[in-house]
Amino acid sequence: MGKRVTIKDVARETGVSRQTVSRVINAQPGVAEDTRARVAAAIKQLGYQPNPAARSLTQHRTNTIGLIIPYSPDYLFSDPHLMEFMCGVDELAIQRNHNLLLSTAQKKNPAGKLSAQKESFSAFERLALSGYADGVVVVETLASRAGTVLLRERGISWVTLGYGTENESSQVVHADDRGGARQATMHLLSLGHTRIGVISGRKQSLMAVEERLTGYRQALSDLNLTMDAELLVAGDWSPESGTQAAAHLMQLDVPPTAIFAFNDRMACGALQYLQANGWRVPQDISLVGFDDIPIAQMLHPQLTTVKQPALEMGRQAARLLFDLIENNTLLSTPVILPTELIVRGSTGKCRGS
Amino acid sequence: MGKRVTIKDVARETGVSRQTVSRVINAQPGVAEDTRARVAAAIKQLGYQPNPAARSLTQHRTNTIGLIIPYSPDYLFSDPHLMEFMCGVDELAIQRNHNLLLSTAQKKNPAGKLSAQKESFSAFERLALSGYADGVVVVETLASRAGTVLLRERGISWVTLGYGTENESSQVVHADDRGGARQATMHLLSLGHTRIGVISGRKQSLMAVEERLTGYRQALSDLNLTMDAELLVAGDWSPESGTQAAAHLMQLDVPPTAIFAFNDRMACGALQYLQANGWRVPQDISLVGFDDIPIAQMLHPQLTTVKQPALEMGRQAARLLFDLIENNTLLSTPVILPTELIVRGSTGKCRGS
DNA sequence: TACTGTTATGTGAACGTTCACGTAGCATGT
DNA sequence: ACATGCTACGTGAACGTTCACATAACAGTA
Repeated sequence: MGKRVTIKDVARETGVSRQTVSRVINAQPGVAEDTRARVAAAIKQLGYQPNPAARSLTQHRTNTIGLIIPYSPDYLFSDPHLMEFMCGVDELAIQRNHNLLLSTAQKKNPAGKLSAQKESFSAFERLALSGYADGVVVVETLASRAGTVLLRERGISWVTLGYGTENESSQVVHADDRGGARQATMHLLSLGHTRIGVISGRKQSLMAVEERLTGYRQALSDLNLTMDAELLVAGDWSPESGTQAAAHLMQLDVPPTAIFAFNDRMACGALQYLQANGWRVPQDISLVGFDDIPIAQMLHPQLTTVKQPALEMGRQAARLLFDLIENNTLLSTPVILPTELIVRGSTGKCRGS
Repeated sequence: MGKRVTIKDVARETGVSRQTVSRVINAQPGVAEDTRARVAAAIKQLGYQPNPAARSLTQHRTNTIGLIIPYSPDYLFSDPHLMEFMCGVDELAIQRNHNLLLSTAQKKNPAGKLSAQKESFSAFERLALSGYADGVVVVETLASRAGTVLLRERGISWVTLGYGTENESSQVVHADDRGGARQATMHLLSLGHTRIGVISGRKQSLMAVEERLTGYRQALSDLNLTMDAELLVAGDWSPESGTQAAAHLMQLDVPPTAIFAFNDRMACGALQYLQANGWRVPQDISLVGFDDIPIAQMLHPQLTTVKQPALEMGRQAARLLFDLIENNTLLSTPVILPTELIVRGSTGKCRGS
């Protein structure tokens, strides 16, 4: 392999100084047009490509942003939006001529003794300690708090995809979980359902759960209804937990006529239980999910659900990050993107009671 | 913000030279134990973190590997393994203390005039021209050939996740598509099916299609059967195309008693068509998919399918890449990972004819 | 004693850029 | 004539490491 082509080679070839070449590369003023053209030609001819490390060294920035996805492989499919987040963030990185550094959670070691907390944290640690990123987009998980503390210590700017912790002034982008849940509930109410079972996530897990519950309650209280505590069951986002929750709900003395699951995967599980036990959907019972993952359209019946604009969320988060890095603009209010109720075949008029 | 802590600060604090500190950082010999301890303490106390850019500059490597996923967002869900690939690659990157740089395809601009080829290519271009990666793992797509040419020009090592082009000596990792297809077909044959419809991908798209077809034919010829050309229909991997293909197959004069779709998404579409038109699965017709995406388990009946070890494929690809970068070991034979037939509820004994 | 080798440490240069200047050359205005 | 300003460059230093040496101290050997 020959030596790498440097700025000096281009300068020598063209008969100008390094600085002039540098000016051409960075499209700075103060270079005569013909000189600029000659330099550009030489760059092309020699196949010169600036060394990013050398640039970073003088400029004190790497033109790289990080994306922390603190999920381990086994948990990957729990959130079908991750790829969309990624693409949204990457799209903006492309626009701004930045690279995208990715950090996922370290896989649980076979012994299995690495806690979910530690696991998540490793994703932060690696990126923060590498010193490579000018800023970071963090996908929020149960355990991202410790991670953001580390980022603050290191003086690295970040934007959270999710709800941050309350006392973080940091910027956050999330979907309108409350509004989505409210819309879904209103849809069911308008079909005549009043006993609506809820399969939520465990409370302590994510702020989004709280928000969706609030939306649910709001819709009820609009009609002067209140929530029946026995209709609330917590799952762990997995299809299996949806199946269990549905079983529990349908075995109540007065079972619900509709079920609202807080993600599509649990809705899938619920659907399986219902169909396996002779309940017809939507004739006997209506079912609504949340997320609009691809599966939703392929179920039988197709699932009515609340869609989140994941791609756009990724874009917005990156946009905020760049504002923060480049203009030091700090936005104090969260960016909330609209959710959308997609009505499909799993919901219908209430006939019961 | 205070100045960044440099190696000089540590040296001054400890009363030794930069070089000694450097030796401690890199765990090189030739430092007295007590000195080493003192330096280590100072590093910790000052919170010193080596500047990666400066390191790269002298060492001529960045400790960063790239992952090129030349899919645009709208095509994302077509391959549910992408996240697993990512995690597998990242897992090894972590192990080897490398960063992972990600490059996805640029989104089609609204005008829509950016061809799929160009779109894919952009993912390569960005990473290759950035000069940041010591090597790259490429997820193969229709249009990755142009991309790998660019990589070669730039002298960047890469490993392909998929089948490479034939004249590439480059290293490849892929699943045993042929064996998987063969196993699936044998499974159907053993259930008594002899007219087995195939929903494949378009021929020119991926080598994997050819391989799966070969596996299918091999299984048939083991029983001295040959393939009936009218039973082969090409889809485009989408559920909709699966629906159409199933419609075509079932409207033949002698419809098949089993269908083998070359991915689960098309199998889903086929299932929808079958169920909507009164065919019972598996009583009237058996259905097999490929990939084992999460949906497969949630369908009704659950889908029999061929599973690919995506996570392991990602790991292997990264492993090969590191061998290439660090030891310059070039493996000339492809790494082929086993696929596994997962028998679920969508296949049963042939009753027909 | 002098030679040799080993261990622990230090020093200048180099990596490839950009930054902060400096310096011509020329036009303009008074 | 001179000062002033602008344009088009060039130069040394700096960024924070590591590399390739050099050096000093000390032990062992002949």
